[in-house]
Amino acid sequence: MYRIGELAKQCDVKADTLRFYEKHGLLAPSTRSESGYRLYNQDDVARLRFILRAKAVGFTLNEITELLSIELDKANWACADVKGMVDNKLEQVQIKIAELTQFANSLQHLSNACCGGPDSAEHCSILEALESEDKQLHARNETAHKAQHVKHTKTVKAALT
Amino acid sequence: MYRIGELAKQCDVKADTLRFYEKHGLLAPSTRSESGYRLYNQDDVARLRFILRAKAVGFTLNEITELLSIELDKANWACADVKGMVDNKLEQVQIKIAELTQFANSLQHLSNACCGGPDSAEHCSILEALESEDKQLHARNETAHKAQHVKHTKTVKAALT
DNA sequence: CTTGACCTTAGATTAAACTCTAAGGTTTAT
DNA sequence: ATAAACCTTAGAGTTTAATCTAAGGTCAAG
Ligand SMILES: [Zn+2]
Ligand SMILES: [Zn+2]
Ligand SMILES: [Zn+2]
Ligand SMILES: [Zn+2]
Repeated sequence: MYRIGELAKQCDVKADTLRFYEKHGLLAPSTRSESGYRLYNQDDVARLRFILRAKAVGFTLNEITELLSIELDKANWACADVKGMVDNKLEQVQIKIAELTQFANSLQHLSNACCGGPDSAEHCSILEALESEDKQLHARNETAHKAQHVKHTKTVKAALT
Repeated sequence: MYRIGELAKQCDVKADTLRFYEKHGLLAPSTRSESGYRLYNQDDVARLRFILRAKAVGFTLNEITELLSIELDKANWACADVKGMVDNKLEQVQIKIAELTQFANSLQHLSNACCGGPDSAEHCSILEALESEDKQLHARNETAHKAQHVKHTKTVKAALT
């Protein structure tokens, strides 16, 4: 039997988190001490590890609640149900990945087009791209950008002479 | 000059969102009508489009606030500053992608190991994997899983005769 | 027998980006 | 002139997964 702090340490979670899981119906200690302390047994530990493993593969707590309800009543569920949940989640995750990959591409384009130098950002191609809709950010534009920078630098130099 | 609803429609945002952006210092209409209506001019539209484009490439509103402060004072910032922000964001996005890819892999393993059939989930390899730490979910296990299913199915059949 | 580490509860706060509500004022069209 | 559609404000609610706070009870060590 573990008290909340012991279990927390053992599973590398905060005691707060365990109380939170209890409040949200994910994990309740099987008993309480006379003084009201939560006491977790091995089954509880197993259940917590189940939760943490499910979390580690990307399920939300709500989804884990569903998984747990299947876990506790396996006989009345089919493999199809369980696999369905996993496949749904997989699809969501893949959509999110596609979205982020799109972001990464756009950012890479922006980054590539910018000289990254110490010159004034007045002609920065990143800002220009964000300012106007139809600015492309490819090799050709980078050249233009650099030319503008040269122009700009000259102006600055001229101003300094 | 556009009123809030017009601008909202034009840029496919909700009026609420524009008020929200105003409250959070991202975009304020340049003027107000006598009756207090927000009136946005072309610069405001441009600024909103800037915000939306930055959002589209994955910046958070806080980051966009930073970008805007550079935009409005370009001369005092260098390309290096702007590119730095983009590269930071890119790195964050790539980390997130790596994380999600890890999730996707784990989920794919789980999914592959499960027969997905209509049989009872009592021997479902997904649940088994979540129950115990060191269960691997590869071809070999799938075989074992299927054998168990057969056993289970037989039991069910026996029970039905 | 008191200090410090732990435990209890309910409820507030965090981050992000809106979204909605209440309660009322204005404009446009019929 | 009245209804529909729009505008105003301040502030509360949404989602996720905790984290933190206040105010107090319990226990082991010295
Ligand atoms: Zn540059
Ligand atoms: Zn630049
Ligand atoms: Zn199966
Ligand atoms: Zn299965």
